[in-house]
Amino acid sequence: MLDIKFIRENKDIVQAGAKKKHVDIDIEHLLSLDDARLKELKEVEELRSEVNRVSNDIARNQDSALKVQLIEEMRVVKDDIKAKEEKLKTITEEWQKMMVHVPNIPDMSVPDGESDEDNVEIRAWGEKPVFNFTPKSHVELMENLDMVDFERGVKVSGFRGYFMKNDGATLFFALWQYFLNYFIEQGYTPMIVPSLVRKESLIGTGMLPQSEEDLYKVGENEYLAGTAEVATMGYYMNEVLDKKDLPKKFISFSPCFRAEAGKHGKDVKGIIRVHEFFKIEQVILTEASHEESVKWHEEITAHVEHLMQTLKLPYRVVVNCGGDLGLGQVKKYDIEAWMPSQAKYRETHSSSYFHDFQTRRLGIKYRDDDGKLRFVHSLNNTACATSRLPASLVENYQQEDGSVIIPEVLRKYMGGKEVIK
RNA sequence: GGAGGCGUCGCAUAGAGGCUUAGUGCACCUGUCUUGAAAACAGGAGUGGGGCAACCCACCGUGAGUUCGAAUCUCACCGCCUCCGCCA
Repeated sequence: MLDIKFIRENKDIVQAGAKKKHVDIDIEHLLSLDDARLKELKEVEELRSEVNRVSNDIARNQDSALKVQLIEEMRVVKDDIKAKEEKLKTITEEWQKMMVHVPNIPDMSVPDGESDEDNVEIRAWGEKPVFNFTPKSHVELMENLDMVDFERGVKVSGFRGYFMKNDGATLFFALWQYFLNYFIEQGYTPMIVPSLVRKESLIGTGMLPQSEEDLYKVGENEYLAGTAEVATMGYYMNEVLDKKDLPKKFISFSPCFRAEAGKHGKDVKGIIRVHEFFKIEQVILTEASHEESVKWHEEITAHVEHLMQTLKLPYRVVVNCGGDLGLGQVKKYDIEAWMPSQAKYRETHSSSYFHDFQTRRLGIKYRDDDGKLRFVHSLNNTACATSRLPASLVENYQQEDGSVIIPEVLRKYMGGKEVIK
Protein backbone atom coordinates (compact mmCIF):
# COMPACT_ATOMS: atom_id res chain seq x y z
CA MET A 1 0.00 0.00 0.00
CA LEU A 2 1.21 3.46 -0.84
CA ASP A 3 0.43 6.50 1.30
CA ILE A 4 -2.51 8.40 -0.21
CA LYS A 5 -0.68 11.66 0.49
CA PHE A 6 2.28 10.38 -1.47
CA ILE A 7 0.01 9.35 -4.33
CA ARG A 8 -1.60 12.78 -4.30
CA GLU A 9 1.73 14.57 -4.46
CA ASN A 10 3.29 12.22 -7.01
CA LYS A 11 0.37 11.13 -9.14
CA ASP A 12 2.32 11.19 -12.41
CA ILE A 13 5.11 9.04 -11.00
CA VAL A 14 2.63 6.56 -9.52
CA GLN A 15 0.70 6.37 -12.80
CA ALA A 16 3.91 5.86 -14.78
CA GLY A 17 5.01 3.16 -12.32
CA ALA A 18 1.76 1.28 -12.80
CA LYS A 19 2.22 1.48 -16.55
CA LYS A 20 5.73 0.05 -16.27
CA LYS A 21 4.30 -2.85 -14.26
CA HIS A 22 1.52 -3.29 -16.83
CA VAL A 23 -1.05 -2.68 -14.11
CA ASP A 24 -4.23 -1.00 -15.31
CA ILE A 25 -5.29 1.61 -12.77
CA ASP A 26 -6.65 5.14 -13.06
CA ILE A 27 -4.89 7.28 -10.46
CA GLU A 28 -6.85 10.37 -11.47
CA HIS A 29 -10.05 8.51 -10.62
CA LEU A 30 -8.61 7.40 -7.27
CA LEU A 31 -7.84 11.00 -6.40
CA SER A 32 -11.32 12.24 -7.25
CA LEU A 33 -12.65 9.40 -5.09
CA ASP A 34 -10.39 10.63 -2.31
CA ASP A 35 -11.72 14.17 -2.70
CA ALA A 36 -15.24 12.86 -2.25
CA ARG A 37 -14.15 10.79 0.74
CA LEU A 38 -12.58 13.78 2.48
CA LYS A 39 -15.60 15.96 1.80
CA GLU A 40 -17.99 13.43 3.33
CA LEU A 41 -15.61 12.80 6.22
CA LYS A 42 -15.53 16.49 7.04
CA GLU A 43 -19.33 16.76 7.04
CA VAL A 44 -19.74 13.72 9.27
CA GLU A 45 -17.11 14.98 11.70
CA GLU A 46 -18.75 18.38 11.97
CA LEU A 47 -22.10 16.80 12.82
CA ARG A 48 -20.51 14.47 15.35
CA SER A 49 -18.83 17.46 16.94
CA GLU A 50 -22.22 19.15 17.30
CA VAL A 51 -23.76 16.06 18.92
CA ASN A 52 -20.85 15.81 21.36
CA ARG A 53 -21.20 19.42 22.35
CA VAL A 54 -24.98 19.38 22.81
CA SER A 55 -24.88 16.05 24.65
CA ASN A 56 -22.66 17.66 27.24
CA ASP A 57 -25.10 20.55 27.51
CA ILE A 58 -27.95 18.10 28.11
CA ALA A 59 -26.02 16.44 30.92
CA ARG A 60 -25.23 19.72 32.65
CA ASN A 61 -28.53 21.48 32.15
CA GLN A 62 -31.10 21.43 34.98
CA ASP A 63 -34.02 22.77 32.93
CA SER A 64 -35.94 19.63 31.96
CA ALA A 65 -38.08 21.32 29.30
CA LEU A 66 -34.94 22.56 27.55
CA LYS A 67 -33.42 19.07 27.87
CA VAL A 68 -36.34 17.50 26.06
CA GLN A 69 -36.05 20.10 23.32
CA LEU A 70 -32.33 19.49 22.86
CA ILE A 71 -32.79 15.72 22.78
CA GLU A 72 -35.41 16.15 20.06
CA GLU A 73 -33.03 18.33 18.08
CA MET A 74 -30.25 15.81 18.38
CA ARG A 75 -32.53 13.04 17.20
CA VAL A 76 -32.81 14.84 13.88
CA VAL A 77 -29.07 15.44 13.64
CA LYS A 78 -28.49 11.79 14.40
CA ASP A 79 -30.58 10.71 11.42
CA ASP A 80 -28.60 13.10 9.27
CA ILE A 81 -25.34 11.55 10.53
CA LYS A 82 -26.58 8.07 9.80
CA ALA A 83 -27.36 8.92 6.19
CA LYS A 84 -24.02 10.68 5.70
CA GLU A 85 -22.12 7.84 7.36
CA GLU A 86 -23.74 5.39 4.98
CA LYS A 87 -22.56 7.47 2.04
CA LEU A 88 -19.08 7.82 3.53
CA LYS A 89 -18.88 4.07 4.05
CA THR A 90 -19.75 3.35 0.43
CA ILE A 91 -17.14 5.79 -0.84
CA THR A 92 -14.50 4.55 1.60
CA GLU A 93 -15.03 0.95 0.59
CA GLU A 94 -14.60 1.80 -3.06
CA TRP A 95 -11.54 3.89 -2.16
CA GLN A 96 -9.97 1.03 -0.19
CA LYS A 97 -10.63 -1.44 -2.96
CA MET A 98 -8.70 0.81 -5.31
CA MET A 99 -5.93 1.56 -2.81
CA VAL A 100 -4.94 -2.10 -2.43
CA HIS A 101 -4.56 -2.32 -6.20
CA VAL A 102 -2.15 0.60 -6.55
CA PRO A 103 1.25 -0.96 -7.26
CA ASN A 104 4.48 0.14 -5.67
CA ILE A 105 6.74 2.17 -7.96
CA PRO A 106 9.47 0.17 -9.68
CA ASP A 107 13.03 1.41 -9.38
CA MET A 108 14.58 3.43 -12.23
CA SER A 109 16.97 0.58 -12.91
CA VAL A 110 14.16 -1.91 -13.62
CA PRO A 111 14.05 -2.66 -17.36
CA ASP A 112 10.87 -2.28 -19.40
CA GLY A 113 9.14 -5.45 -20.46
CA GLU A 114 6.02 -7.52 -20.25
CA SER A 115 6.95 -10.94 -18.91
CA ASP A 116 9.87 -13.06 -17.70
CA GLU A 117 10.94 -13.26 -21.36
CA ASP A 118 12.07 -9.66 -21.02
CA ASN A 119 14.15 -10.08 -17.88
CA VAL A 120 17.74 -9.00 -18.37
CA GLU A 121 20.76 -11.11 -17.44
CA ILE A 122 23.22 -9.11 -15.37
CA ARG A 123 25.78 -11.80 -14.59
CA ALA A 124 26.39 -15.51 -14.87
CA TRP A 125 28.63 -17.76 -12.83
CA GLY A 126 30.11 -21.23 -13.31
CA GLU A 127 31.00 -23.52 -16.13
CA LYS A 128 28.02 -25.29 -17.60
CA PRO A 129 28.87 -28.99 -17.43
CA VAL A 130 29.85 -30.61 -20.74
CA PHE A 131 28.67 -34.19 -21.08
CA ASN A 132 29.94 -36.69 -23.63
CA PHE A 133 26.51 -38.32 -23.40
CA THR A 134 22.95 -37.03 -23.50
CA PRO A 135 22.18 -35.66 -20.02
CA LYS A 136 19.16 -37.15 -18.34
CA SER A 137 16.42 -35.12 -16.68
CA HIS A 138 16.15 -34.99 -12.90
CA VAL A 139 12.98 -37.08 -13.25
CA GLU A 140 14.78 -39.95 -14.92
CA LEU A 141 17.83 -39.71 -12.66
CA MET A 142 15.86 -39.58 -9.43
CA GLU A 143 13.44 -42.32 -10.41
CA ASN A 144 16.26 -44.65 -11.46
CA LEU A 145 18.07 -44.03 -8.18
CA ASP A 146 14.83 -44.54 -6.21
CA MET A 147 15.08 -41.01 -4.81
CA VAL A 148 11.51 -40.09 -5.71
CA ASP A 149 8.18 -41.82 -6.35
CA PHE A 150 5.81 -39.87 -8.56
CA GLU A 151 3.32 -42.64 -9.25
CA ARG A 152 2.49 -43.21 -5.62
CA GLY A 153 2.75 -39.46 -5.04
CA VAL A 154 -0.12 -38.92 -7.44
CA LYS A 155 -2.04 -41.87 -5.98
CA VAL A 156 -1.88 -40.36 -2.51
CA SER A 157 -1.68 -36.62 -3.07
CA GLY A 158 -3.08 -36.03 -6.57
CA PHE A 159 -1.74 -34.18 -9.59
CA ARG A 160 1.91 -33.08 -9.08
CA GLY A 161 2.17 -35.18 -5.92
CA TYR A 162 5.50 -36.83 -5.05
CA PHE A 163 7.31 -38.76 -2.35
CA MET A 164 10.98 -38.08 -1.72
CA LYS A 165 12.73 -41.20 -0.47
CA ASN A 166 16.14 -42.68 0.32
CA ASP A 167 18.94 -40.35 -0.88
CA GLY A 168 16.26 -38.06 -2.28
CA ALA A 169 14.90 -37.48 1.21
CA THR A 170 18.32 -37.18 2.84
CA LEU A 171 19.44 -34.77 0.12
CA PHE A 172 16.59 -32.44 1.12
CA PHE A 173 17.61 -32.65 4.77
CA ALA A 174 21.24 -32.09 3.87
CA LEU A 175 20.44 -28.93 1.91
CA TRP A 176 18.31 -27.58 4.74
CA GLN A 177 21.07 -28.21 7.27
CA TYR A 178 23.74 -26.69 5.08
CA PHE A 179 21.76 -23.57 4.23
CA LEU A 180 20.40 -23.08 7.71
CA ASN A 181 23.83 -23.32 9.34
CA TYR A 182 25.25 -20.80 6.91
CA PHE A 183 22.56 -18.22 7.64
CA ILE A 184 22.79 -18.74 11.39
CA GLU A 185 26.52 -18.01 11.07
CA GLN A 186 25.56 -14.82 9.24
CA GLY A 187 23.55 -13.68 12.25
CA TYR A 188 20.09 -14.63 11.01
CA THR A 189 17.40 -15.80 13.45
CA PRO A 190 16.19 -19.28 12.48
CA MET A 191 12.43 -19.82 12.57
CA ILE A 192 9.93 -22.49 11.67
CA VAL A 193 6.81 -20.60 10.67
CA PRO A 194 3.17 -21.50 10.02
CA SER A 195 1.94 -22.21 6.53
CA LEU A 196 -1.66 -22.06 7.69
CA VAL A 197 -2.26 -18.33 7.87
CA ARG A 198 -5.11 -15.90 8.20
CA LYS A 199 -6.02 -13.34 5.61
CA GLU A 200 -4.30 -10.40 7.29
CA SER A 201 -0.75 -11.56 6.59
CA LEU A 202 -1.61 -12.41 2.99
CA ILE A 203 -3.12 -8.99 2.37
CA GLY A 204 -0.18 -7.47 4.22
CA THR A 205 2.42 -9.13 2.04
CA GLY A 206 0.46 -8.31 -1.12
CA MET A 207 -0.57 -11.89 -1.96
CA LEU A 208 -4.22 -10.90 -1.60
CA PRO A 209 -6.47 -9.72 -3.09
CA GLN A 210 -4.63 -10.07 -6.42
CA SER A 211 -3.50 -13.70 -6.31
CA GLU A 212 -6.34 -15.49 -4.58
CA GLU A 213 -6.44 -18.15 -7.30
CA ASP A 214 -2.82 -19.13 -6.53
CA LEU A 215 -3.69 -19.98 -2.93
CA TYR A 216 -5.36 -22.92 -1.28
CA LYS A 217 -8.20 -21.72 0.89
CA VAL A 218 -8.86 -24.08 3.76
CA GLY A 219 -11.33 -22.21 5.97
CA GLU A 220 -13.51 -19.13 6.24
CA ASN A 221 -10.47 -17.00 6.83
CA GLU A 222 -7.50 -19.36 6.53
CA TYR A 223 -5.25 -20.12 3.62
CA LEU A 224 -2.11 -22.18 2.98
CA ALA A 225 0.74 -19.79 2.28
CA GLY A 226 2.90 -20.16 -0.80
CA THR A 227 6.02 -18.98 1.03
CA ALA A 228 7.42 -18.57 4.54
CA GLU A 229 7.61 -14.84 3.80
CA VAL A 230 3.90 -14.51 4.66
CA ALA A 231 4.03 -15.75 8.25
CA THR A 232 7.45 -14.21 8.88
CA MET A 233 6.20 -10.79 7.81
CA GLY A 234 3.06 -11.32 9.90
CA TYR A 235 5.20 -11.99 12.97
CA TYR A 236 5.55 -8.30 13.90
CA MET A 237 2.15 -7.22 12.54
CA ASN A 238 0.83 -4.13 14.38
CA GLU A 239 3.95 -3.78 16.49
CA VAL A 240 6.45 -1.00 17.07
CA LEU A 241 10.05 -2.17 16.96
CA ASP A 242 13.10 -0.66 18.61
CA LYS A 243 15.38 1.01 16.10
CA LYS A 244 18.41 -0.46 17.84
CA ASP A 245 17.10 -3.97 17.03
CA LEU A 246 17.10 -3.25 13.29
CA PRO A 247 17.80 -4.85 10.96
CA LYS A 248 15.88 -7.99 11.85
CA LYS A 249 17.24 -10.92 9.85
CA PHE A 250 15.15 -14.07 9.72
CA ILE A 251 15.83 -17.42 8.10
CA SER A 252 12.44 -19.11 8.02
CA PHE A 253 11.50 -22.65 7.15
CA SER A 254 8.01 -23.76 6.11
CA PRO A 255 6.08 -26.00 3.77
CA CYS A 256 4.81 -23.99 0.79
CA PHE A 257 1.60 -24.54 -1.14
CA ARG A 258 0.87 -23.32 -4.65
CA ALA A 259 -2.36 -23.95 -6.48
CA GLU A 260 -0.57 -23.25 -9.81
CA ALA A 261 -3.92 -22.36 -11.34
CA GLY A 262 -3.83 -21.96 -15.10
CA LYS A 263 -0.47 -23.71 -15.39
CA HIS A 264 -1.69 -27.22 -16.05
CA GLY A 265 0.39 -27.71 -19.15
CA LYS A 266 3.63 -26.35 -17.68
CA ASP A 267 6.41 -28.53 -16.24
CA VAL A 268 4.06 -31.45 -15.87
CA LYS A 269 6.87 -33.84 -15.08
CA GLY A 270 9.21 -33.68 -12.15
CA ILE A 271 9.63 -31.57 -9.08
CA ILE A 272 10.13 -28.20 -10.77
CA ARG A 273 6.52 -27.16 -10.42
CA VAL A 274 4.64 -28.82 -7.58
CA HIS A 275 1.71 -27.95 -5.33
CA GLU A 276 3.61 -28.61 -2.13
CA PHE A 277 7.29 -28.06 -1.38
CA PHE A 278 9.57 -26.69 1.32
CA LYS A 279 11.42 -23.47 1.45
CA ILE A 280 13.96 -21.71 3.57
CA GLU A 281 13.45 -18.01 3.14
CA GLN A 282 15.41 -14.90 4.07
CA VAL A 283 13.35 -12.02 5.43
CA ILE A 284 14.87 -8.68 6.37
CA LEU A 285 13.26 -5.77 8.21
CA THR A 286 15.33 -2.63 8.15
CA GLU A 287 15.04 1.10 8.74
CA ALA A 288 13.13 3.25 6.28
CA SER A 289 15.90 4.23 3.91
CA HIS A 290 16.19 3.48 0.21
CA GLU A 291 19.97 3.12 0.57
CA GLU A 292 19.55 0.54 3.34
CA SER A 293 17.05 -1.39 1.23
CA VAL A 294 19.39 -1.43 -1.75
CA LYS A 295 22.33 -2.47 0.42
CA TRP A 296 20.40 -5.38 1.92
CA HIS A 297 18.98 -6.36 -1.45
CA GLU A 298 22.50 -6.84 -2.77
CA GLU A 299 23.50 -8.65 0.40
CA ILE A 300 20.66 -11.21 0.47
CA THR A 301 21.35 -11.88 -3.19
CA ALA A 302 25.08 -12.27 -2.54
CA HIS A 303 24.46 -14.83 0.22
CA VAL A 304 22.63 -17.09 -2.18
CA GLU A 305 25.21 -16.62 -4.92
CA HIS A 306 27.92 -17.57 -2.46
CA LEU A 307 26.05 -20.77 -1.53
CA MET A 308 25.43 -21.66 -5.17
CA GLN A 309 29.16 -21.23 -5.76
CA THR A 310 30.06 -23.51 -2.86
CA LEU A 311 27.66 -26.06 -4.35
CA LYS A 312 29.38 -25.43 -7.70
CA LEU A 313 26.05 -24.98 -9.45
CA PRO A 314 26.13 -22.79 -12.57
CA TYR A 315 23.63 -19.95 -12.34
CA ARG A 316 22.81 -16.54 -13.66
CA VAL A 317 21.21 -13.50 -12.12
CA VAL A 318 18.53 -11.61 -14.01
CA VAL A 319 16.94 -8.30 -13.14
CA ASN A 320 13.19 -8.67 -13.57
CA CYS A 321 11.41 -6.35 -15.96
CA GLY A 322 8.50 -4.13 -14.91
CA GLY A 323 5.83 -6.55 -16.10
CA ASP A 324 7.35 -9.43 -14.11
CA LEU A 325 7.30 -7.56 -10.78
CA GLY A 326 4.78 -8.24 -8.05
CA LEU A 327 2.44 -5.49 -6.88
CA GLY A 328 4.60 -4.43 -3.95
CA GLN A 329 8.05 -5.06 -5.35
CA VAL A 330 10.35 -2.15 -6.16
CA LYS A 331 13.00 -4.34 -7.76
CA LYS A 332 13.62 -8.04 -8.08
CA TYR A 333 16.47 -10.30 -9.05
CA ASP A 334 15.82 -13.89 -9.97
CA ILE A 335 18.63 -16.36 -9.57
CA GLU A 336 18.32 -19.12 -12.10
CA ALA A 337 20.16 -22.42 -11.88
CA TRP A 338 21.36 -24.27 -14.96
CA MET A 339 19.21 -27.26 -15.95
CA PRO A 340 21.26 -29.43 -18.34
CA SER A 341 18.34 -31.56 -19.57
CA GLN A 342 16.42 -28.46 -20.63
CA ALA A 343 19.57 -26.60 -21.72
CA LYS A 344 18.32 -23.49 -19.97
CA TYR A 345 18.37 -21.64 -16.69
CA ARG A 346 15.39 -22.11 -14.37
CA GLU A 347 14.40 -19.82 -11.52
CA THR A 348 15.42 -21.18 -8.13
CA HIS A 349 15.55 -17.98 -6.08
CA SER A 350 13.75 -14.67 -6.08
CA SER A 351 15.18 -11.65 -4.30
CA SER A 352 13.16 -8.48 -3.85
CA TYR A 353 12.67 -5.34 -1.83
CA PHE A 354 9.46 -3.50 -1.09
CA HIS A 355 10.33 -0.28 0.75
CA ASP A 356 7.38 0.19 3.18
CA PHE A 357 4.68 -1.25 0.91
CA GLN A 358 4.18 -4.41 2.98
CA THR A 359 4.84 -2.88 6.39
CA ARG A 360 2.31 -0.09 5.85
CA ARG A 361 -0.33 -2.78 5.30
CA LEU A 362 0.94 -4.84 8.22
CA GLY A 363 1.49 -1.91 10.59
CA ILE A 364 5.13 -2.67 11.39
CA LYS A 365 6.82 0.49 12.62
CA TYR A 366 9.81 1.76 14.56
CA ARG A 367 10.50 5.03 16.32
CA ASP A 368 13.14 6.99 14.46
CA ASP A 369 15.79 9.26 16.03
CA ASP A 370 13.57 12.31 15.46
CA GLY A 371 10.85 10.66 17.60
CA LYS A 372 8.59 9.93 14.62
CA LEU A 373 7.06 6.55 13.93
CA ARG A 374 8.06 5.17 10.56
CA PHE A 375 7.20 1.97 8.72
CA VAL A 376 10.20 -0.35 8.43
CA HIS A 377 11.42 -1.50 5.05
CA SER A 378 11.10 -5.17 4.12
CA LEU A 379 13.00 -7.51 1.83
CA ASN A 380 13.03 -11.19 1.13
CA ASN A 381 14.90 -13.76 -0.87
CA THR A 382 14.71 -17.50 -1.19
CA ALA A 383 17.52 -19.30 0.57
CA CYS A 384 16.77 -22.83 -0.52
CA ALA A 385 13.70 -24.09 -2.36
CA THR A 386 13.49 -27.83 -2.18
CA SER A 387 12.42 -29.19 -4.74
CA ARG A 388 13.82 -26.91 -7.43
CA LEU A 389 17.34 -26.72 -6.11
CA PRO A 390 17.88 -30.50 -5.78
CA ALA A 391 16.44 -30.94 -9.28
CA SER A 392 19.14 -28.72 -10.72
CA LEU A 393 21.74 -30.32 -8.48
CA VAL A 394 21.21 -33.92 -9.62
CA GLU A 395 21.20 -32.89 -13.26
CA ASN A 396 24.46 -30.97 -13.01
CA TYR A 397 26.18 -33.67 -10.98
CA GLN A 398 25.05 -36.65 -13.05
CA GLN A 399 27.47 -39.13 -14.58
CA GLU A 400 27.20 -41.31 -17.64
CA ASP A 401 26.17 -44.38 -15.60
CA GLY A 402 23.25 -42.48 -14.12
CA SER A 403 24.82 -42.01 -10.71
CA VAL A 404 24.99 -38.58 -9.07
CA ILE A 405 28.00 -37.15 -7.30
CA ILE A 406 27.18 -35.41 -4.02
CA PRO A 407 28.69 -31.90 -3.76
CA GLU A 408 31.54 -31.90 -1.26
CA VAL A 409 29.94 -29.38 1.08
CA LEU A 410 26.87 -31.59 1.53
CA ARG A 411 28.64 -34.89 2.20
CA LYS A 412 28.96 -34.44 5.93
CA TYR A 413 25.19 -34.09 6.13
CA MET A 414 24.71 -37.35 4.21
CA GLY A 415 26.83 -39.62 6.37
CA GLY A 416 29.98 -38.99 4.33
CA LYS A 417 28.43 -40.41 1.18
CA GLU A 418 30.12 -39.27 -2.06
CA VAL A 419 27.95 -40.73 -4.80
CA ILE A 420 24.29 -41.63 -5.10
CA LYS A 421 24.10 -44.82 -7.16
C1' G B 1 -16.21 -30.58 23.04
C1' G B 2 -18.59 -28.70 28.16
C1' A B 3 -18.59 -24.76 32.27
C1' G B 4 -17.01 -20.31 34.11
C1' G B 5 -13.84 -15.75 34.01
C1' C B 6 -11.26 -11.87 31.35
C1' G B 7 -9.35 -8.40 27.16
C1' U B 8 -8.58 -0.30 29.28
C1' C B 9 -2.66 4.80 26.82
C1' G B 10 4.84 0.86 26.97
C1' C B 11 3.81 -2.29 31.71
C1' A B 12 0.46 -2.72 36.01
C1' U B 13 -4.24 -1.25 37.60
C1' A B 14 -9.12 2.02 38.51
C1' G B 15 -13.54 3.01 36.03
C1' A B 16 -20.03 -0.63 36.02
C1' G B 17 -24.55 5.07 30.98
C1' G B 18 -23.32 12.05 31.38
C1' C B 19 -17.80 15.84 37.12
C1' U B 20 -13.84 10.36 32.44
C1' U B 21 -13.01 13.19 25.07
C1' A B 22 -10.15 7.65 30.64
C1' G B 23 -7.76 8.37 36.85
C1' U B 24 -3.50 6.33 39.55
C1' G B 25 1.44 3.73 40.09
C1' C B 26 5.92 2.26 37.50
C1' A B 27 8.79 3.35 33.38
C1' C B 28 9.80 7.72 29.93
C1' C B 29 11.07 13.14 28.48
C1' U B 30 12.00 18.47 30.17
C1' G B 31 13.09 21.78 34.09
C1' U B 32 14.68 23.18 39.48
C1' C B 33 18.31 21.48 42.98
C1' U B 34 23.46 18.79 42.48
C1' U B 35 30.63 18.68 40.73
C1' G B 36 27.80 14.52 38.26
C1' A B 37 24.06 11.08 39.43
C1' A B 38 20.15 9.41 42.72
C1' A B 39 16.17 11.36 45.54
C1' A B 40 12.60 15.25 45.95
C1' C B 41 9.61 18.89 43.61
C1' A B 42 7.28 21.18 39.10
C1' G B 43 5.79 20.33 34.21
C1' G B 44 5.22 17.20 29.78
C1' A B 45 4.03 12.99 27.17
C1' G B 46 -0.62 7.70 23.30
C1' U B 47 -2.10 6.25 17.93
C1' G B 48 -4.46 7.56 13.38
C1' G B 49 -7.17 11.21 10.38
C1' G B 50 -8.83 16.40 8.84
C1' G B 51 -7.36 21.77 8.93
C1' C B 52 -2.65 27.32 7.24
C1' A B 53 -4.06 27.56 12.30
C1' A B 54 -7.06 27.83 16.73
C1' C B 55 -9.05 23.41 16.92
C1' C B 56 -12.01 19.16 15.49
C1' C B 57 -13.00 13.70 14.70
C1' A B 58 -11.99 8.55 15.71
C1' C B 59 -9.66 4.72 18.76
C1' C B 60 -10.73 1.19 25.92
C1' G B 61 -9.65 -6.78 21.53
C1' U B 62 -12.75 -6.55 16.42
C1' G B 63 -17.48 -5.59 14.09
C1' A B 64 -22.63 -4.43 14.45
C1' G B 65 -26.67 -2.44 17.66
C1' U B 66 -29.51 0.43 21.77
C1' U B 67 -29.14 5.86 23.43
C1' C B 68 -29.42 12.94 22.87
C1' G B 69 -24.86 10.61 25.11
C1' A B 70 -21.30 3.94 25.50
C1' A B 71 -14.85 1.78 28.09
C1' U B 72 -19.61 1.05 30.77
C1' C B 73 -25.82 -1.98 28.14
C1' U B 74 -27.13 -5.93 23.90
C1' C B 75 -25.48 -9.38 19.95
C1' A B 76 -21.71 -11.75 16.99
C1' C B 77 -16.66 -12.71 16.22
C1' C B 78 -11.24 -12.99 17.67
C1' G B 79 -7.91 -13.96 21.58
C1' C B 80 -6.32 -15.20 26.65
C1' C B 81 -6.95 -17.66 31.59
C1' U B 82 -9.07 -21.55 35.03
C1' C B 83 -11.57 -26.23 35.63
C1' C B 84 -13.65 -30.79 33.27
C1' G B 85 -13.55 -34.17 29.05
C1' C B 86 -10.70 -36.09 24.91
C1' C B 87 -5.86 -36.73 22.70
C1' A B 88 -0.52 -36.68 22.84
